[in-house]
Amino acid sequence: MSSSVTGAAAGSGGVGGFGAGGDDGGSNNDKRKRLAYKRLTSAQTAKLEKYIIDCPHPDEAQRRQLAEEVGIEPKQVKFWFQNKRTQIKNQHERADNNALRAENERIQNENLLMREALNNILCPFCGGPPSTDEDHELYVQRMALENAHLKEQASQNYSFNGLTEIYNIY
Amino acid sequence: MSSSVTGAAAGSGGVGGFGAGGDDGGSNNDKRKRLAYKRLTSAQTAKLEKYIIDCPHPDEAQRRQLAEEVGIEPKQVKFWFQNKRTQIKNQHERADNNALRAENERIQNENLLMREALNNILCPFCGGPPSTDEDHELYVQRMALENAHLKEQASQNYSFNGLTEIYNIY
DNA sequence: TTCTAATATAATGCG
DNA sequence: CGCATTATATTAGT
Repeated sequence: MSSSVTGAAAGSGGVGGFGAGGDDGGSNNDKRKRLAYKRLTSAQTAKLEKYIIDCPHPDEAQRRQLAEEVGIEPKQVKFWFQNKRTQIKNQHERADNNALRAENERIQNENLLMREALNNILCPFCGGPPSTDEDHELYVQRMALENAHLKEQASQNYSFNGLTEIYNIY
Repeated sequence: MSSSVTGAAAGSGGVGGFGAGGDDGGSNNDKRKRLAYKRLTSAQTAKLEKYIIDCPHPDEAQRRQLAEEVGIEPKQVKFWFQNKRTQIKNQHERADNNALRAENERIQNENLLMREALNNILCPFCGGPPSTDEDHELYVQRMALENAHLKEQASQNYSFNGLTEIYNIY
């Protein structure tokens, strides 16, 4: 659709066709197109993408050579690298986003489990909150001290240690 | 061969500002090729941005009217809305990403604290894992029983309860 | 200052 | 239309 008014953009007069017509790949290209806007062939894109891996920031000389090698104008090479860098950046951002979401879910699950675990810990003595509570801790410590003192008294008053018996009751 | 841009760098700054009346006709006489790419004035952008708030998806009729009102081609209006929508979308995505990062960090901290809390809960008696452990619970119960037995024995052997003293030591 | 990388925006074509 | 891509213009940084 769209009222393709192709004329408008062409004012520049052809932008000097890149005579790239006979590309090696020989892929596609059957529609009539004389516009300044031209899509790169898959072969050209492949070369550029292969190049950008080792050298994301080619200088002008490198760009010129690459332009000749690929068959496009140095200007286009410059544009291509600029746009490609932003594209890669966006892709990274998107990947990070996904990773973050996954990590978030994992951590949230862990969080829930730990919350539950903390809530399920109840003191066998006071039946109250766990030892993170100061009062409870005091309570337990008193109990321990009481126990120790009782043991001591018991051992002082009796010549034998009756605790063994107690331990083995169960 | 370098496509050095000898263009006037004067553009920086105000960009001319209003351009109220007839800017459209291309008062710009460029000796070079006339580019299809033309930047909108801030006033035009302002109108479009104001419009998109209430109506992000104008139909063709609305676009035509808006085009006349703003002083650009309907086609450009269409482009502008398309590009603007994706831009807004990307901005939202970025914001979400940041929010996610913050949330993630918050939860991580909370998890760390909970982990620490769980690890710090040690039985004052056996020094082992907390009451979620079956063996530990048994151990604590035995201790409680032992304590009770010792108390009983103590009260049997002495006419007074010496525990009060113990409790008040601290 | 000039240069260029990064960015924002305009415009094209495809599915 | 949404989306990716190509191209141009402007801003920022060394």
